[in-house]
Amino acid sequence: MDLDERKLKILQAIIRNYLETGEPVGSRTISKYTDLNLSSATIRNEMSDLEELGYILQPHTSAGRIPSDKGYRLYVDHMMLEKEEQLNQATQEVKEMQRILLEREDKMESVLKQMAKMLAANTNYATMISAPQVRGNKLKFIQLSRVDKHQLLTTIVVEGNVIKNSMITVDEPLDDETLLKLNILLNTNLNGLPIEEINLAMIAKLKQQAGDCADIVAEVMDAVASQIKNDENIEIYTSGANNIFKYPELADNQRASELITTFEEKQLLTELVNESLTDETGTGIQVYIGNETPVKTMKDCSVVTATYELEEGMKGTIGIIGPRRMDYDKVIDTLKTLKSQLDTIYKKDDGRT
Amino acid sequence: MDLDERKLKILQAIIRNYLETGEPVGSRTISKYTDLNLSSATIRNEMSDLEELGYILQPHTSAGRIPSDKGYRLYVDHMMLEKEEQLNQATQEVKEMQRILLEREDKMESVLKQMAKMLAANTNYATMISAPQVRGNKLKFIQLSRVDKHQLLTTIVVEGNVIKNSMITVDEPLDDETLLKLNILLNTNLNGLPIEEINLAMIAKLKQQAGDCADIVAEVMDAVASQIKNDENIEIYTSGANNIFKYPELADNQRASELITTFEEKQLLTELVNESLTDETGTGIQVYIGNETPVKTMKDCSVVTATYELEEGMKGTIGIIGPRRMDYDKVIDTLKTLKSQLDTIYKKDDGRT
DNA sequence: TATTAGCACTCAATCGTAAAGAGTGCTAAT
DNA sequence: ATTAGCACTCTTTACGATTGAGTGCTAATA
Repeated sequence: MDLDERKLKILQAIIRNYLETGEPVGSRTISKYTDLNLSSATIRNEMSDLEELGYILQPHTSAGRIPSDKGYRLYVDHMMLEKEEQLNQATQEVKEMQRILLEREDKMESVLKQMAKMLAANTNYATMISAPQVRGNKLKFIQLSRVDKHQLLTTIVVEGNVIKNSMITVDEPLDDETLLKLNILLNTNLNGLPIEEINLAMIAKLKQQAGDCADIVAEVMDAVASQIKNDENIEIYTSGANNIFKYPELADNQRASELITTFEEKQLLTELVNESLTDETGTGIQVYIGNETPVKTMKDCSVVTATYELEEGMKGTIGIIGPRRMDYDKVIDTLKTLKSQLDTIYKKDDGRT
Repeated sequence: MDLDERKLKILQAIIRNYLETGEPVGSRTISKYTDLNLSSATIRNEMSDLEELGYILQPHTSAGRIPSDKGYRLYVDHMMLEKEEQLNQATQEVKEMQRILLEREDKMESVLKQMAKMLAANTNYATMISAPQVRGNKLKFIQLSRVDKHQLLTTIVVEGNVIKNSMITVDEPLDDETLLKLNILLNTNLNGLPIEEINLAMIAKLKQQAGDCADIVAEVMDAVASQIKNDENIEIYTSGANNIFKYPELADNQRASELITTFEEKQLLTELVNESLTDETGTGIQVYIGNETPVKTMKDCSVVTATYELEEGMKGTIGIIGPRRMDYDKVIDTLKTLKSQLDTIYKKDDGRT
């Protein structure tokens, strides 16, 4: 048995209808809904076939059909190309988002938060955005400054202009000359070095050269190290978690509680980010339907992720999480447009953080 | 009609029982529960009185009684003193928290996040913590550094060692001498100054003295300004929002969705922080029952807040949000202990951020 | 006079049954 | 190959009966 033209059309009709209503769809509905001019009985036969093939399923004996994960997958992979014309609407919405983004403050963090928020408002799904992650992190600038007698400030800048500070308390005040010497020592030895290459041997060498100030060097290196570590738990911003209450199939206490926890403990979302960053399929957009998701608590959801890339190889992930019957067309369009807009926004001004 | 000893005891018994079960409590239950040796009929008469006085109410005609807001208020204000002996348990739990806190990283942010998380885990309520806010913000240190040809880094430290950076892009490379002059100019004029006192006149004067570099001074001042602005939207960390699902009276979709949104848009929680910071009642602990709360979405909840204070007048707020039938004793004890522990932890090491 | 036993009454929750409605699968006719 | 028709299944809704917890009132009691 094969998927002929007509079966495809019927499957498509079933999915479209189910995406809208969230109710199982029956043969009679399809018979009227499509332009195939077939009676419900015929549709029934076809539906029976489609079920046997695994594209749809019945929640119970005398109910209509709903799409299976396999059915959604087919839809997402092959059946969405046809409705190019709607893309305009999504573009429109993203244009609006861009307008607001341009009134942004200069801080990456608030831009990303804003973006997550707007995506959530526009799509009515939950959203997440991971801050761009630099892979091959090189030290660009390092400096010690005296803030007052007993406090030194370390400022570390790595490629991509990510800045990190930390305070060091010293018992003995440092004179200007020593401070200058230390700064020169640190910069000449460390500038341009990938953080990964700073190993124990190098630290030992530095300490030796620093002489009396070995402790201080140690503290500075600690600060650098914590920069690496900090990089491991990626910053993730989420928004619109409350949207899950709009979809009854997700809103029961058990599920809702789990999902809310997942959004709160952003930790768990890193799975999504990693998955999405590694597996590049060309478009940079990936769709996880139901059980395909890497996050177990989302097995009743669908997740669409997009990878965005700023200059200097900084990559991040945008994700949209909703029910299985998500409006894939709109979501994917929106993400595609957003992705390209992000490029243009950030290509213009020079790599500020 | 007055509140005699016996009525108080009965009211207390009703509240205690309701806190545990969450179900309306009947006369027969109380008759057995207390050591008053009274029949249910007598209790009924007393309960009828208590209802008339407004301390308890009936959800419907033939149900037991539940405490009213007035009843809870009486309980919290006057009836909790008696059970000092349980304090041990709370102290124990906080000791455990302290142990984990001491393994902290050196960053305020992660400490606070951790703390919120642990509070939530221990109490089974939702929690929030606001980062300490400095009121009379004085500039302590300001510096421009060259990161590369076209990029300057501004580092600003204000009292309380809050550090802020921002990148400035310049078209014309600056030579070392100019940079040094600028740094001296900025520091001699601005150090020790409360941020509020930096006005337009002062900025104009600085620009004039800077001559060619007026634009750069302008950008630096922008960075300082954004430090102030940033202070307006306080950082708030939350945890345990999912706990609301443990209390059926909060877990219906409507309410849950609103509460979750409130926790996500931490913005709304600033109300709580402000209220709590201003109104000092000596202990620094405040209890909002039901409609007393400053946040409308929490009108079906009770909120307990505590103000903590680090050195240098930095104040923050810890809040616990749960159902009306919250275990006030435990929550208040926990907050009190935590408050004092926080003091000792941070009094020891010198004002690191 | 305060307390208690007893009883009638109220109301929410639960259960079972019936009826309605949506949808299917199958068969026979077209 | 398609369709009309019908029996059947299963969920949803409605409804009434029953149960049980709890109250308020009254009359008896200490």
